[in-house]
Amino acid sequence: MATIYEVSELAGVSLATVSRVINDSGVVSPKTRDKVIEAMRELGYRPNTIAQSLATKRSNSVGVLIPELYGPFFGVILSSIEDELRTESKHVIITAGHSDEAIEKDGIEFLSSRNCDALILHVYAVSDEYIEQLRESNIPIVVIGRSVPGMESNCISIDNEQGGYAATKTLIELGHRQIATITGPLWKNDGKRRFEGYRRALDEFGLEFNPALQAEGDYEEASGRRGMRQLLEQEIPFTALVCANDEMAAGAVAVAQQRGISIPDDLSVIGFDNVYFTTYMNPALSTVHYPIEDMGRMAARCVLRDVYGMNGKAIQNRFEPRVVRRASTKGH
Amino acid sequence: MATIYEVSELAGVSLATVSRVINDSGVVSPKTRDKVIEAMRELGYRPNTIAQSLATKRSNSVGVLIPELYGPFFGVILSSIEDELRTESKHVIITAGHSDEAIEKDGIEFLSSRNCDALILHVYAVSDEYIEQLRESNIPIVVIGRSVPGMESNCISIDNEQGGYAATKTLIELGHRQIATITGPLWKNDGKRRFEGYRRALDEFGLEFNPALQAEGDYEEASGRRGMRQLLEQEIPFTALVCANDEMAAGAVAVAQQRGISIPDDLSVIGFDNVYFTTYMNPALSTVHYPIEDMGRMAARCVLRDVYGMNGKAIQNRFEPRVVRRASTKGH
DNA sequence: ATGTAAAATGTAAGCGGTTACATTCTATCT
DNA sequence: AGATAGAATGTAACCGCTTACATTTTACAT
Repeated sequence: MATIYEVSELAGVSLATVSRVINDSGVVSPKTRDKVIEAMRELGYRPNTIAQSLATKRSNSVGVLIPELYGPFFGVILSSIEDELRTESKHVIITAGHSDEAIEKDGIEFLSSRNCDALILHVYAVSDEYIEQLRESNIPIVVIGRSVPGMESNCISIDNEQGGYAATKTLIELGHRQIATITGPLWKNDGKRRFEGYRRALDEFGLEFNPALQAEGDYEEASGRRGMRQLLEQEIPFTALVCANDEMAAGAVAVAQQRGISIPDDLSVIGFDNVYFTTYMNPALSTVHYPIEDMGRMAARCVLRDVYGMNGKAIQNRFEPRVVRRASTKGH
Repeated sequence: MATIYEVSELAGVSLATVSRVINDSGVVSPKTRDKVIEAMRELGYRPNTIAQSLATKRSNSVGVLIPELYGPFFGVILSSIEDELRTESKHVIITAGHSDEAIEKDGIEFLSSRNCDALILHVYAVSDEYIEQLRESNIPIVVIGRSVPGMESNCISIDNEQGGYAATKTLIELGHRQIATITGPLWKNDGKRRFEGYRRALDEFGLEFNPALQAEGDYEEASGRRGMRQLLEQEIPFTALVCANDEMAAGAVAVAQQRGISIPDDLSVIGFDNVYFTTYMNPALSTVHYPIEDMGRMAARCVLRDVYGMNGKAIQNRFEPRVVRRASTKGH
């Protein structure tokens, strides 16, 4: 690969001049500019980004840490972040945190050591304090799916409690009175908040919360199946089920149908997230829309703004979930 | 951030010595090694990977270009590649090609300019010649999901024709005689091959191919819906349907069910890929297993072997699809 | 022609590491 | 004790670029 030095030789100018035309900085006479450009073309020259980074202390890379790289949810985050960043010639380095404190920390460490200009984090296990600390230390951070006190403007989050509430309320208004739930992991903030929303809706309508009608899952489909079996074993009748995400809803629905329970005739089910496969299900799953694509985009814009000084695009930090009614819920 | 220079000062040794202990290279007496390590600890020193890259001409990053970052299929590739590479401290830079020649080329350009040590490519639009050329030019390439003549050992591929054949044969053996198909884009290699397999199976069992029972899709769910409507409009009866991927199958099934066609009683459907949501469907979708996770892993191992000289892990270049029978197919 | 300010270009010192080669210790042998 | 090989350490050039500052050109006014 040709270097800037060879270009300068061929063009008969100095290194600095070549650098100037590369970066469009400083003033270069049109004549020399042309000579340089021609020389670059002739040599097939492309700047070495590593050397540029070393000299400028800018790597133009942003690290993205998400729980998993697969799945209907995280793929979309990734996709929107990359899309937004790529148009500004920033590249994204990815790694997975697996919702485990040690792995998440390790991932952050890994990305920082890669000289990322900024980090976009979707983390569960790591504490608010740790995140706060990170920010103070050195590297710009944007947190997604969580609101860290004191750094709200660098967080892109959604009101999970409201989502859980809305889902449950929808069912209640449909006439259901025995409403079971399969929650997310209660140690995860969003799992907890969605559950709290469920509780609030029950309270508000004077329905008593029955712990036997609650099962805790882990957001994976298998735990939805387990949860459903567990609920059924209680032999306490219920006519509706709110699940803390769509995957678990899919698992629950599968078990129910297997046992001859008709959805939505015998049981109304609502999920959460509105991932794409909800419309492939039979019946199509009612759910709570989580604007994950927009949120990823906003996270990217945050770093564009804070780190690369690019403004212009609007940023929304807080989102509201909204219920999407499909065929898996009906009146009772 | 502390530099190697500060460490050398504090430890009272030369730059070279510090570098030696960082890289475990050369001989360093245990005493000095300890001094250096202590100094690094004290300063919280971490090597600057950018500077290392510049000096060694190794960025320890591998670029991954896939059609899309979202979706059930590509997430899994990404996940397995990252997983495999991360354990060796290599990081992955991602970008999407959107199955468009210009965008794919641009993505390759983008990744190379990022000084990736190697590229893992899942590309459709770009020609074999272009890929071959790339390899000759400079940067190590591993191609996934496609076999480029002359560089088979750097390709991780699967026998799509065989997959299409097996899917169709399964249906035929179940007693079906009118078998429709919704193909992938026929300009894409895998779409074409799967379709060819379908044709071969028909031939082999003496069934005539009826063009009216073929619709071309684009691998997206919506095109499965469109395809199904189109097939139904022909008013030519068919009792089975082979789809070139699971998403289109999901779309086709949804349309069928909407029109009161029972799966599998009235119509047997088989997909392709065996992505995770096939088991969420009702009925669960029969499909052809595409070992995408293994293939991603193998691609990663290829670069580990070829670029970073790490052997030891077995590599398989060619994979065989196999039919997975679930509830969406039955005898006729 | 001469002086001067502004425009254009060049010089050289970093950025933070690696590494070939040179130099200095150490230990062993005679 | 002196010679010597091998181990340990140091020196300095280099990776390819940016940029503060110095120098040279150019254009224009006098």
